[in-house]
Parts: sequence; C-alpha cells; structure tokens
Amino acid sequence: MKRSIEKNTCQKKAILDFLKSVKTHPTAEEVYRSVKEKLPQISRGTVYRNLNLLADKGEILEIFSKVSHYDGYISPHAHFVCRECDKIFDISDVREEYDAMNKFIEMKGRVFGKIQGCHLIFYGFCRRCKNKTLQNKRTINFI
Amino acid sequence: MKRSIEKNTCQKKAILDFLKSVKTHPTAEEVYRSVKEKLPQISRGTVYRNLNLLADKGEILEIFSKVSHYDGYISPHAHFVCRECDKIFDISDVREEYDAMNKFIEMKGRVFGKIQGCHLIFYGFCRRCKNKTLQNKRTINFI
DNA sequence: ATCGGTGCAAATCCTTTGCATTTCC
DNA sequence: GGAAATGCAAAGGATTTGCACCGAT
Repeated sequence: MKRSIEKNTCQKKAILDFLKSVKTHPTAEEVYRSVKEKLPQISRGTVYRNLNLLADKGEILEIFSKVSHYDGYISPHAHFVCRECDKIFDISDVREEYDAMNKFIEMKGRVFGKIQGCHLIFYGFCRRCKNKTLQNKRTINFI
Repeated sequence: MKRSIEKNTCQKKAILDFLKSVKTHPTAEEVYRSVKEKLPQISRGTVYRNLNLLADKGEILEIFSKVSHYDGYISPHAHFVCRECDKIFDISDVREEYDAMNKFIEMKGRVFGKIQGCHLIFYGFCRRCKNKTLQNKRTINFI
C-alpha cells in the first residue's frame, strides 16, 4: 500500500506537453521522434515508461488498435479507426450518447469492481481507403 | 479486384467452432492451446492466419487490448475490460444504446468512408482486482 | 543523501512471414 | 492440376526490463 512520490522530470513534461499540443493520436514511436527534437537525449524506454504512467493516472488516453495510440485530449469524445491504414479520427458530437453511458455506468458500477470510463470506437474504412479495399472485406458488426 | 476462392479446412473449422463454443474471450495463444487438443499438429501461424481471416470477414470479433482477444459471439453487446488482469466480461443489456449508435452511424456514415460497426468498451477494475490496486490508479475518463 | 527517473542495450512477447509441402476443390 | 492453406522456423516489430548512473526533492 506504499505510494512512492512522483518526480517531475523534463522528459515527462515534454511528453505530456507534446500530446496536449497535437490533435492527432500519435503512437509511442511518433511521440518519441517528436519529443526527441526538443530533448535529443531522450530514450524510447523513457517514452514508454512515461506513456504508461500518464495513462494509468488518466492524464492521457491509450487507444488500443494494432499498435497503441495516445491522446492528450481527454474530454468525452469517440474515435473512428480505419481498419486499413490504422489512422484515428475524432468524433466530438457524442455528448448525448455519453450522458446515456454515464447513467449506465452508475447502474452497473457495482456489478463490476469499478468502472472508470468507456471507449467508444467506430471501425471501418476512411474515405481514402474505402475504394481500395472494401470489395474484399465487408462486415457489419457491433459488439 | 480479384477475389480468391476460400477453402474449408479442418483447422479453420476447429478454430471457429471453439470460439463459438466458449463464453470467454480467448487470446490467440489460448485459442492455439485449446484447438491443439483436438488437432495436435496445428501451428500458431495457422491460428493467427485464421483468426485474422475470420475477423476480416466478421465471423468473429477482435477486441484490442494489451493483447488481442477474440469473441465468437457477434450479437450487439459491450465489454468490460479489467485494466489490471486484462480479463474481459460481457455486457449484454445495451440494446437501447446500440440502437442510438445505429442512428448515429447512419448520420455519420458519409463523413467517414464506411462505418462497419462500433466497439463499446468499459474500462476499470474487476471485483477481484479492485482492492488490490485501486489506491494507486484512480481515473475517471471517457473518450 | 535518497530513491525515483533516465539512457542504453538486451530481452521478451506477440504476431507475421517465407518457403517447402500438403490439402481441398 | 492448381490455388490456397498448413507447419515450421525464422524474422519482425512493439514494448518491457535490468542495470549503472543521474538528478530532483
């Protein structure tokens, strides 16, 4: 039950600042490359360790896909993930849906241990990839 | 635009049958171990290839997490993922929420290329893990 | 002074792939 | 017969980790 005291390092700050400054959803590698421009000595290990730390604390979001993407924007919004190019797009106007989720979470909270939040992810093909591949894979499903 | 003719192999059938027969959400490795009991000669490569194939066709679902889990149950339902032990639980009574999503998808369909479906995943700590770790990580967030 | 954080490189884990062979249509 | 799928083993890629050193409190 011991809790260690967290230190503020310039690496951690740079990573968080970077994620808050972009509207994209970078991978760990992309975070590494960008932050390295400001802090050339930074290592991948440090980036991964800090991304996990920040995600655990909820200061950033981890979006699971083929590779993890990270998001510094943590207000309620949904994502659209292209199954072909793995790009992620924001969907912001889902406030009503999330209000419904909130009620659901209150109802269900005690069934599971602790519900912290939810991810709403739409899958499909972005406009660029649509024509390329849709003929091979057509699926409509919801989980 | 050519489309190859798919063959029915006993490996593919065994993998699909197994996923349809369980109520859990096995990883590729777990699928491999279970199917290997029926088909001792099967290889991991074959399991991975078939899981990707089946997911592309929408006959099973791939649930992204730290490692991918697979689900043979493809009716509308949501998932609860424990951030500590990575276990996945079904949430079935979300029909209303999904009807709302359906309307949303119709509205938004043309903005993106093609929306095929959505995943609704609740994150948190299951009852077993709740007491162990909640004191270190507390986050309420929605995306 | 302490102990958490860092950088580095090696290790690990999950997944994909090349290739020779087998299987299905 | 010929394309597609398999099994194997090696490769690939993402992420984690051990360790010695550094730096924030």
